[in-house]
Amino acid sequence: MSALDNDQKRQPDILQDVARIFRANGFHGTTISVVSERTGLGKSSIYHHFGRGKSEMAQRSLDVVATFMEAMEATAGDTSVPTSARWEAVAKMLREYYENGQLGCLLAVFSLEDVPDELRARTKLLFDRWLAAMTLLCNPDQCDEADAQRFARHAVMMIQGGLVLSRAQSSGDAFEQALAEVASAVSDRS
Amino acid sequence: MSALDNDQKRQPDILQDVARIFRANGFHGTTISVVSERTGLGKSSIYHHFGRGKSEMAQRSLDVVATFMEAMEATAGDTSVPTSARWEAVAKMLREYYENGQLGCLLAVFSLEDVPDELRARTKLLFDRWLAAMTLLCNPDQCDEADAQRFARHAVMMIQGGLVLSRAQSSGDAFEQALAEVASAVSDRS
DNA sequence: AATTATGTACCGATCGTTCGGTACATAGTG
DNA sequence: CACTATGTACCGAACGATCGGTACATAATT
Repeated sequence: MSALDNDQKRQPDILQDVARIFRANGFHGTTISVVSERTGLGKSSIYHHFGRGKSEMAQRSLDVVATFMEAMEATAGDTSVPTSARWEAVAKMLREYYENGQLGCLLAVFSLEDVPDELRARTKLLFDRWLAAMTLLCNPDQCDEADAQRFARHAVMMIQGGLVLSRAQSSGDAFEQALAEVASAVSDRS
Repeated sequence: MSALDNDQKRQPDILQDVARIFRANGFHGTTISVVSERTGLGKSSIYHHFGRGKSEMAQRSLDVVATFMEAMEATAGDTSVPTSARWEAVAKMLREYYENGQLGCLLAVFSLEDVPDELRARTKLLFDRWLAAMTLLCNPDQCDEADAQRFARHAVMMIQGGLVLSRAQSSGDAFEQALAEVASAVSDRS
């Protein structure tokens, strides 16, 4: 190990910090000076990593979400595993990503706030992707496509609602109940 | 009709405008200049109506929510009406208040953003009040208290999730599905 | 006349962003 | 080897704009 990379912060870490700030404070609540404090970087140094400023920070944070959606899609669509086990794997990912309901959802805050059009558009697409991933948890023998889409919406709404309530109450109970309700909905269709 | 109230804006109308802006843009996304534009009032006029500034605007907006919660509590607890009809009355109120899922929830945006402590505390209390109101839709013969609280959380989470998804997709479909799912949950317990 | 409502002008602080420049590591050139 | 680029990572200082908020004079209503 060289002495170099020991002290400095790596690029992915910076992005993770930024994404986390957006998730906790929203778009308008995230200021460059807060990013500067939390990352330990000077204000101007941030513009070295995110050349187009705040909008690039938001976009790259959505990239992180997109990666998570891909992983969730792969897990939900792994037909070598029974449906209920697939959901349990997805639930585990969700618990980790949302830190048991303590950490907010980037898609939710960007949806509820008034954000620039480019962000709003990508947020919508990522929600569609999430919905598509959730339909993979439906057994095609048990339910038709419309039913699968209803289930996907049910799951995403449940999780989002659980996150909102958990944040409001500073307790992960609601989030955990939401996951449990989705689990029973999964077992109803498999 | 006097010439007075024709031209100028009435106090309750101003508050309604302000609350609507908070619901659409969030706390940090709501600026005094935007409030000035949307209400048509000059800056000093705004500070005449809300002496303590932005924090008072937010608090009084929460007052509006509190009034709505009271009304919902009364409707949900009107035992002279069968349970399913009570829910339908509540659903109607919700559709109106959230404008079929197009308009966001003040409690949700205040929960997801990083707002001053006084706002966060009141937001939490109002969520508790909402939950309490929803338990009134449970028939005490059919379910015990723990079950009623689970139902209340289910309902609130469903609605909040529906609002998030509806806003993201610019379509009231998710919100409507959420209301329908709560309706069937109500009929399961009555 | 007193009270309420509004407009003009202004304030310090902070916003997102850019500027000019430093430190250092690597790559090419003589 | 010495020497000059070139690139990466960072910083403090400052920019114009906007933030939330105030002071004060004026107009309207009671």
